[in-house]
Amino acid sequence: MTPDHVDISALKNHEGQSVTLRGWLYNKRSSKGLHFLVMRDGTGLSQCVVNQGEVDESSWQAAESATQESSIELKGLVRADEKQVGGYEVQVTEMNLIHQAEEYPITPKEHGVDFLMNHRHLWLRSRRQWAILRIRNSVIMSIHNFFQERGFLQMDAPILTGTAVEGTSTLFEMEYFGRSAYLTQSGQLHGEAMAMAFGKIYTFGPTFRAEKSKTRRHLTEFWMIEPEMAFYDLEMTMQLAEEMLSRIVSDALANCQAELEVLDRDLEPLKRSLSDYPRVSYDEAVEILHSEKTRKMVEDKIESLKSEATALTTESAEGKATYGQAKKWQKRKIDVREGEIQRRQSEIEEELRNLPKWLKSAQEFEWGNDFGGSDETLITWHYDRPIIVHRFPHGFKAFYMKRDPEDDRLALGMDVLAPEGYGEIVGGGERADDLGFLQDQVKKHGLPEEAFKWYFDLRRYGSVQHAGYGLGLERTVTWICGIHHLRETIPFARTLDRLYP
RNA sequence: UCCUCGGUAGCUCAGUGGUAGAGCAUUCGGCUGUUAACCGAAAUGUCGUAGGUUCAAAUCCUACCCGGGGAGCCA
Repeated sequence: MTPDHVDISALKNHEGQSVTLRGWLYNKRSSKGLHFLVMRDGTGLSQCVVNQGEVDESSWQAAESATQESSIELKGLVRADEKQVGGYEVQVTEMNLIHQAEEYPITPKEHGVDFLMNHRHLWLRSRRQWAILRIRNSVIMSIHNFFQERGFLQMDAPILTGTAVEGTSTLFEMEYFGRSAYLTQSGQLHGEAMAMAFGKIYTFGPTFRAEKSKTRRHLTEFWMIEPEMAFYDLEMTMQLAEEMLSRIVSDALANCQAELEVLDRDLEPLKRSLSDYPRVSYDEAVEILHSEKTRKMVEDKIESLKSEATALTTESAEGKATYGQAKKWQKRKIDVREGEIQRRQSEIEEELRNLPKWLKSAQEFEWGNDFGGSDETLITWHYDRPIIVHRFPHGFKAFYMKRDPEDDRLALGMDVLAPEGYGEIVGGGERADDLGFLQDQVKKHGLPEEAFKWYFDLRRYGSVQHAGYGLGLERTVTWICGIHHLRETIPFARTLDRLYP
């Protein structure tokens, strides 16, 4: 091993120099006397060319026998080449095979989700996962920097708790020295205690929900960031959430260009999400659901999906017509495209089945109900950036929410809904600060008063106006990446029926 | 828990009652600038499991198992 090796991401600083790279073989293309090795080292990809005429026999043999994901070490001359991945190419002068990989299960071809999830420990090495998880890192750093720069202290809430916070969600129960304990579903109540001690804090940790949700927006174990601030009202909290999300987006755009490029992310919606998030009251949101404009939007969407489906059918028929005379590589292209067409068509079919139901549920929406997933989606269609919905009927909100002094039917809650159909990424609001009210609410929600004794103390000793919210890390990363499913945004996803690997 | 789609080679899939298929991966051969490289050849199967219908089942029926998507609930 040489101590002077260079990261692929740093090749730009070594143009014209000889460097040593260490990593794994990502892909190999060969012709007589020549191997094109695409190497990865975690920081990036680089094509390394081994020319039989320019290396010794042992280096040539190493290149000959290296299989996909074999670990390798090589030395070579760095040269700029616009056409190559990463913009640089390495002309190899020496190569050493560290470990010859067995036949690698993940080939440079398509794979199904189940197979990839079963090989998650290896799937992490793929380029798309590289991009997504590096963006996750960027989002995490943005959050820490944002809060630290504003004087927030990072504090940890306990993961093991004795009771449910909101009483609604299902908790993971475990045996705890002869009694029951639960994995936390929110650090908020403890966050409030820490805010009363330190002013402004945020927790950053794992959260567990035993809900039997099998959707692209749910994990049983996910990471939540929960700021909690003394002397904050609802408006200040909405402003804070907007500035935080804006910071996350702006950092990702600045620092993750290559990653977003790999994901083929449309940057325009992100650029629009840098400021001016509309504030939409629950009342206004209900009006939107009932509006003629929403009806028109859904009908237009149905029309455009129908014409897209027709176009795809035509394209598929053309593909089949030319298939007979096509060359082998053309056939393969047609096959790949046909697969895409079929997937898109089944998506369209599902949307066409759903949209009339969505419209019906929106038009019949009754004041006082909580928004369903489809209602949220329809509301966000009216805007081109994240929106903040606020002041909900208290009926479906948590017991600790403060009532709106101007309308007792409402709670001072707020949700941030991400655009492009990504939905709720933040939920929070102003907390009730009156002891009597809170005790009353705990009773009304049928919660065990004993468990909340310490929480009531926060309203006994210097109670102040305060507020906070929870940000779902994986949902946020999913939105920034513009990907379909949040299971790719965490290294090892835990879902309803997946604990492996 | 409910609705819906699926399970065929290591992987992705085609095959709707009559001898089990293609591409990729693997192995071998060819090619000195490839970009999911290409060209040629070889090898690869408990058709999810159990039962049933039939001269004959991957294909039809029943039950079960596993997975995807969605609903409810939520970040």
